[in-house]
Amino acid sequence: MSETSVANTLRRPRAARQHSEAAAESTSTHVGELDTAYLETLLGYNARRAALSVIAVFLQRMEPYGLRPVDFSVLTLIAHNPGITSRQICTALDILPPNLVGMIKSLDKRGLIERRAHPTDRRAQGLHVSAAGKRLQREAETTATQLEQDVSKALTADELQTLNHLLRKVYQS
Amino acid sequence: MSETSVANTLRRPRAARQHSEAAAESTSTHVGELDTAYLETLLGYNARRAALSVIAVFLQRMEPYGLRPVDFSVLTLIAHNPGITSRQICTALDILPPNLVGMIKSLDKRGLIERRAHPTDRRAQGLHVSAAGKRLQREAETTATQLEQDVSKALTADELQTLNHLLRKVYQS
DNA sequence: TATTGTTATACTCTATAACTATA
DNA sequence: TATAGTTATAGAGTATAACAATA
Repeated sequence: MSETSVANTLRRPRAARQHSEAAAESTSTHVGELDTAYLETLLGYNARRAALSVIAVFLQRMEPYGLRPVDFSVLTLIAHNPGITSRQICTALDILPPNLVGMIKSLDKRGLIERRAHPTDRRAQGLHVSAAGKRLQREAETTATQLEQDVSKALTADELQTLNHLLRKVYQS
Repeated sequence: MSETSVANTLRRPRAARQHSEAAAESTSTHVGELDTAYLETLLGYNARRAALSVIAVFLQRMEPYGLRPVDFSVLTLIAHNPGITSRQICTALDILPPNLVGMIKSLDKRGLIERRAHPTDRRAQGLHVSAAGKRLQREAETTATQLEQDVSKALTADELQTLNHLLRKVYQS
């Protein structure tokens, strides 16, 4: 399948929103609103649901650039860290080396990055964005920044900042 | 592969934590700390990283119960909503019907749930937890609640509550 | 005609083992 | 002996198409 047909996976039936307290156990069948209150107290559940809902929008908006979430992260990391190695990307993004190979190969084939000889380690390669890669990454970054506003429209600017701060504390602990 | 070997997927190299501002572009190779500052401003990135880090712990702790995250959500939803249908679960958890079939079948085969005739719709089935299912779900729920404390140990109780609240606002919008 | 549950299937994502070249 | 990049491959996770039974 071609790289452009990336975002055909959108499907966003909203979650049940009620925290119903009423027990409907008198009959053998639950007929009213669902009780999802307990699941909604769980950080793993909420973080996963939020991530998936943001990523769904991301997939749509990034489809013109042919970048999926991890592709975007990799390209952005290379743009912001010229000469970075594959191994450094793997550590920073928690990707396994075999799974990065294809992405790097694809970005290279598209002419977005270059692999140069590493100056001090002949096993490694220094990764750099090409001129075209820099242009694409800048456009994609602008799109991502705009998207940030859209997916958090239920939040104030302060709330969004707080949310990002708390999320980082969770995964950086 | 058996259902008990679920949590063999743990690998947690911590993310780079520095928000370095210094541009190291003078040489062709980046040697110092990586600059991940921009990615760490993005809600999708942070939510995904946080979700994955919580889920990694979840997989470990739930391995004794043979429950992966979605299995746990499904079993919990049935326990809290006796008589719920597959279709209702799909809507509540944003799962596609074909992907739920195997989970329901597995929970049924393990004797954790029962499928009864739906009282008003002969196409549907009312799902109920068995006595064993109720016991397992209660233990798993206790484990999940305990886990909540552990994965959020970098946060105060207030911060955790705020975080969950803001995450729900994101995916319930 | 639409919906529930289901089968078959394909694609993507994520993991391990093992290799080579270099350190 | 250990590490960087790679290949091959296996297993989850997630998607679509299409069907029978029922609404």
